[in-house]
Amino acid sequence: MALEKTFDAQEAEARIYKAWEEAGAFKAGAHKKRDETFTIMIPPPNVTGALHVGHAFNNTIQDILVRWHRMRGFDTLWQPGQDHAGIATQLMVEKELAKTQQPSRAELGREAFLEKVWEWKGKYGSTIINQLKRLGSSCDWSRNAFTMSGAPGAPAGEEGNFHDAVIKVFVDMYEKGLIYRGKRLVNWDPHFETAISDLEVENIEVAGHMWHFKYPLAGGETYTYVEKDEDGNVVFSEERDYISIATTRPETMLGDGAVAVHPDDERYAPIVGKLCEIPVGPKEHRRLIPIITDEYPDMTFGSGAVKITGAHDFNDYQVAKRGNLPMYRLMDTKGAMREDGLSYQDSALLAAEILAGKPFTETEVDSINLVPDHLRGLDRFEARKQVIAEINAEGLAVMTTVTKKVKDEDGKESEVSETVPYVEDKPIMQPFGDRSKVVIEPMLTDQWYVDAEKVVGPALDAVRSGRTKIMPESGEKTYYHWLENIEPWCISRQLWWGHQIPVWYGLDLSAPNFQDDEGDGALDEVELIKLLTEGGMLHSGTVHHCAADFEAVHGKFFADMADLPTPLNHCRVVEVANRHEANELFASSLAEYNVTQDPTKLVYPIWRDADVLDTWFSSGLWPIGTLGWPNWDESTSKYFPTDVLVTGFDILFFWVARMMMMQLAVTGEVPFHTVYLHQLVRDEKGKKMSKTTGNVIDPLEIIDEFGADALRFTNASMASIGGVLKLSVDRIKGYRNFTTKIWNAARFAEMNEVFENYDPTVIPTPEATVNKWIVGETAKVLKEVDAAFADYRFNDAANALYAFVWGKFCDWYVELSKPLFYDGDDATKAETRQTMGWVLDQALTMLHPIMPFITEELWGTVHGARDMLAVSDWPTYGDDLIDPAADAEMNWVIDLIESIRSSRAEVHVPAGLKIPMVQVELDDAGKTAWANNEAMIMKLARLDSLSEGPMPKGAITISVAGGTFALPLEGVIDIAEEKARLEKALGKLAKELGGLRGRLNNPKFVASAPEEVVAEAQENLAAREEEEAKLKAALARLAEIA
RNA sequence: GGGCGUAUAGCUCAGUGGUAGAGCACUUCGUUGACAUCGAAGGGGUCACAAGUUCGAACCUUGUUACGCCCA
Repeated sequence: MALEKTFDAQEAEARIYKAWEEAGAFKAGAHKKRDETFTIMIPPPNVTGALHVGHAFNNTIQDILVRWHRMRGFDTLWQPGQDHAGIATQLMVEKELAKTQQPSRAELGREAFLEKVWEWKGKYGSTIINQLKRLGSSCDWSRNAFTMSGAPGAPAGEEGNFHDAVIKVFVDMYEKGLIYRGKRLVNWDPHFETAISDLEVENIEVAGHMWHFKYPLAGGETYTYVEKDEDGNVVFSEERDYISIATTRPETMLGDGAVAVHPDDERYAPIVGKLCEIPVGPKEHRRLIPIITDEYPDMTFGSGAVKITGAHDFNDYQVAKRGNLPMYRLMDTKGAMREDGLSYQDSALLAAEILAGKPFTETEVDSINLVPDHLRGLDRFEARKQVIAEINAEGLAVMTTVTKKVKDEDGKESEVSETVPYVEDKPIMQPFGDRSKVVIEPMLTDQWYVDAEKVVGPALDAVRSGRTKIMPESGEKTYYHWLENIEPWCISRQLWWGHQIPVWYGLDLSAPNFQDDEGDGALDEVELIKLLTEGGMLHSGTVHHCAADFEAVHGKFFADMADLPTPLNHCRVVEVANRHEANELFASSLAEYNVTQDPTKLVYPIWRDADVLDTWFSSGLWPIGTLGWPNWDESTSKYFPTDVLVTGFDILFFWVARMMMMQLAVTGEVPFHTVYLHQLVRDEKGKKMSKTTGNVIDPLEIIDEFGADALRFTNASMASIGGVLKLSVDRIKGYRNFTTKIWNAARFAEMNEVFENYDPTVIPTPEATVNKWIVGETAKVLKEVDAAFADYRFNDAANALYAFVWGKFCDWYVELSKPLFYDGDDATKAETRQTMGWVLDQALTMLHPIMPFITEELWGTVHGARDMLAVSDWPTYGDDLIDPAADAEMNWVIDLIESIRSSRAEVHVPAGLKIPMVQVELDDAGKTAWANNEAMIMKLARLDSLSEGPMPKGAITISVAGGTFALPLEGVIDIAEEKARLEKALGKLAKELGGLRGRLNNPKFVASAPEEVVAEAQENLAAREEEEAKLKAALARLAEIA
């Protein structure tokens, strides 16, 4: 069957991919020839994801490694799967519900909503899988994993046990004391009403304002505010009864716990330790706060004094912790000003007591709501406006004088000065939720944390000791930097779609209210009633236990109750939805007991933590979770530890470091020995791709237009270690042309009957120099490609193959083979066919990891009856195939052809014109080389004859190693032009000679440089001198005639 | 402000101390029996700047400048 003129990627790719799958080519262990395993875990794309250029790059790299190892006979597994992506998926499903007029998430309730999510996943969840297939990814899809598989409510087909692994790890870590619950400042998304990770926060510079307000000193005190210049001279002095504070968020002033100044700031030294007043809120309950010192304030920024709102700012939080300042929460989960808790009056009084030194607990502080009654319930931005207006109205804004031009009735301009509140317009960095797009609020909430400091050690050691290598090396520095300064990891999320935290709460029966007054081991009626009334049980704290499920946790609560007075120690533990239900059920149970005195009716209700785990907690277990841990057997566990992780630089902390910590904590093993980090894929100018900029390249469109192979080859050629990834359509187009080039080389071979008697199992041992040479070149490129792949230098492998296939095979070998095919004897034709067939096969094989489709297609077409290329052997031959004599000879031939062509072009000999050549002098090697390759040289240099003789007058000199030729072109060429050409060549030579002589004449060079380098320079000098002599002679001859 | 990088041909980038490279773009020529998604030939660089180490520096060191990314 004759090949078409070009490769139809669109038609072929789907067909070929299907054939691979049907052949089981991607199954774990396919083409296994040895016991060593090679495993790559795909960085799980979000189940909501669609393929973008980043995925395309990332998966190309993985596929190259996987295909290369598979062909080399490793027991290879590329483990695919997806991440359940809590917030993104929940959002997607909520949108879908709204779009299709279905009940909302809140209306559906948790269980029904989760059913909808699973339904959605069933419908759309495999989008990205199909897109990865279009790229040619050779994952073992039969093992596709999902981070929510096996979760309660998972439908048929989702029975994996990832959920069990996640829960088991949580319980284990909890029991080891590595997980705890605490109240800390988190990034709070007021739209989704959940904590989110740093990764999900985008800091964007927006136009903001800085307001300057006066915080009056308590009791009308005054001080002298003095500013000095660098030399200590007073430049400004003023008596003040206030301290000036600048803020971009005036609404948070309500929750201030102090004003902080730098300990070295002399301007405020007189008032440190005194109290000042927050200039907002009802006059009669103005709150006083202390002026403290802390290293945090920047003396040169603003007034140098900073208000400290521990509950709503990350820097302030640290200051508040250091200074043991109370942190007053001002907002609710929606980002509106709080309406719950105590009245403003009670809150202000309590805050005053705390200021006076009364000890406080977290719970007490959280009940304090310092939002004035008239601001309660307002959105935070609305509240900001109000606060500003009130301060301005009271005259407590710092004022400034501005001059502006006004026009009177006649249009006459005049300048007017007025005094206005001082508000700076300035860009500020504001945190936004990457999905919700709302301003993220630092919020003080109860969350679950991994005590990262306790698990970070092994993860650091593993990289320091080299057990895991991070590439590029700068990644290791970043890794150390982050892990050495690690913060507790907040792992709870206020979402529904995710792994629900395996912790149950119960009422704290050991609290004082539950005391048995008589100490008789039984509660009497009076004591029971006390429990039921306001201030009793309803306000008690809770206790909690962690276990995999209710069955496992219920015994722990039961054990807690053993020491309680009768009848409480007889309670049956039951599960309810939340604390509210627990209160009601426990109360009614006690009331019933009071009537019946039947302790068997008593129940102790417990409720499960409603929150789910951070998606990164589950994806942190990806390497073992996908393999079925903890219930794995040898058929899967043999693939762990995995080999290489290929992922983006941006998730080094969020994912890579966490996998290191978690796998080490759980299994004691590193999850992978190599981490290959790559940059974000950008557009050709280096800009981030974004919909708003309109510079997004859709990989699927690229595949449609240019084929997956072209995109993949582009990805490989960009993949220098740590390199910037700038994707340009022009470049992709160039590599599409490369595929066409390969295709046509195969077509040429086919037309010359290369494959008719071709035996792919035989490495050719030809006679013709050109055939020997190309066999050697093939061996050289294999060596280069293997070395490049082994070092993750995918660009080097791609470039080596490109240079070999286009620059050597197509540009030279195909051309040089033509005289052999057209004019050679039968034996020559036969050996050339076998050689060309073999070299082409080698090229297809070596290109396969990068360009699987076209290579597989040609592999099957040119020689049908064999295994698919994806599961064929990677070659292993070496330098033994290189024939140095053939190498030298071909290089001489190529040099000669190039110099004839070059000379012809420079003196404008018509390209089609065949001309004679004179051999002026030639050594034996040159004579042999000529004899062996005469037909090729004549054809490619467009010569019609060669004669021996002296240098003709007015001829062009062709100088090669060991000889001189001449093109007698008197009358054809312009003597002046030829002179110019020679002068230019001499000029270039002179420069090189100068450098070489300079070095060789320097005794220190000869003394200290390595011998090879000196020898090389000497040989080089000799060759250049010979060439110079020839050129000079040629010039002299020209001078004779002109 | 802290951390990590980058600066080489018009563009995009390779280049780990020994004669500055590739692809694209550009110029000239070419319907030579695979390919115009092609072929041949060519032009184009003070390797950001400065100092140092070295027989020798694009490469190592220090500083300067500019830019990028991450974190605050």
